[in-house]
Amino acid sequence: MQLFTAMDKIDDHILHELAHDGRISNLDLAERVGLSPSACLRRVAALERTGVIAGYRAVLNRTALGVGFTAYVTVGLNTHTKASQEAFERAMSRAPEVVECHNITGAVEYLLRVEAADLTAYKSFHTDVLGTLPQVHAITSYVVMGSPKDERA
Amino acid sequence: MQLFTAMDKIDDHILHELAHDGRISNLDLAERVGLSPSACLRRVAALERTGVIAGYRAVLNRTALGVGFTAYVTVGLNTHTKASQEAFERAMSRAPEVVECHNITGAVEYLLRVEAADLTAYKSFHTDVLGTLPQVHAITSYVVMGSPKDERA
DNA sequence: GGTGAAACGTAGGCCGT
DNA sequence: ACGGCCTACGTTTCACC
Repeated sequence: MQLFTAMDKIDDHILHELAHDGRISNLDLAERVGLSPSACLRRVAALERTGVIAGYRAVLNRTALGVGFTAYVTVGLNTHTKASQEAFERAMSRAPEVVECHNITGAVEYLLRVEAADLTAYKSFHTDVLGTLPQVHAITSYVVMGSPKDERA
Repeated sequence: MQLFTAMDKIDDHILHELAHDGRISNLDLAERVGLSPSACLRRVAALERTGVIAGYRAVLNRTALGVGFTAYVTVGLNTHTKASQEAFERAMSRAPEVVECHNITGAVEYLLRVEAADLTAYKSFHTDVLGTLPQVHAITSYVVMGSPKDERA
């Protein structure tokens, strides 16, 4: 990854279009940013090579896939050793319900985004996964009722 | 969107591959899931039409783009009227630093994900945007130090 | 950065199961 | 109703200007 990449207005435009529609054809993209297809493709290839574009993903509609329950969960550990952090993070990696795990500043160490089919499925995760980890000290759940903005969806 | 869609193993496989690489060609995808290209394309088209696949996006490397500071911010409003909620949500829609805005249960109403260039840029957002909104009552910031898991990145 | 042409992939009609 | 085959059409990709 390159921390310093010379970016101009056109690169910004390209990234904006690709972030919005990752499957736009190079022809359409070139037209939108006002470049010839080959010049546009060269820029996109450079952005991919330098890691500015990390990849492309299909955005799945979770509710259509049976995910009806989303919560943010703060987790505090009882010991702050590297070993206990690594053990906790490994457990989160393995848990399919955990979509995000962030190490944050503040009263507790971790913030999770958890997606489950419903409240019952969430309770299983809460009890059988989080509840059984010896490092876990405090758990607080914040149920998502709606997301008026979610650019990462 | 269709809440009940008959999904089999192959559809799951297709979604998994597209979630991983949204730009895989239909030819490669067909081979991976063990279908002919036309049959595969028909399934993908159906998944798009029913809304299971909501779209495609390029994943941008934020650090390469100058985003060096990420925080989760809880926001409490002083009035719980529909009008004040809508005003707040409109302000969040306009703010480019706000990447996510979730309406949550608990002591406060909103959880934001905020991405800024650095702490200075974040302070501007905190003071000039959040601080000037009349509806905002309580603000608490949790700085992200790392994300051991982030499947939505 | 633009042009052109060959290689490649897509998309849709058609048929078999 | 769903998968496979074939083909016209569009797109990508590359050497060259």
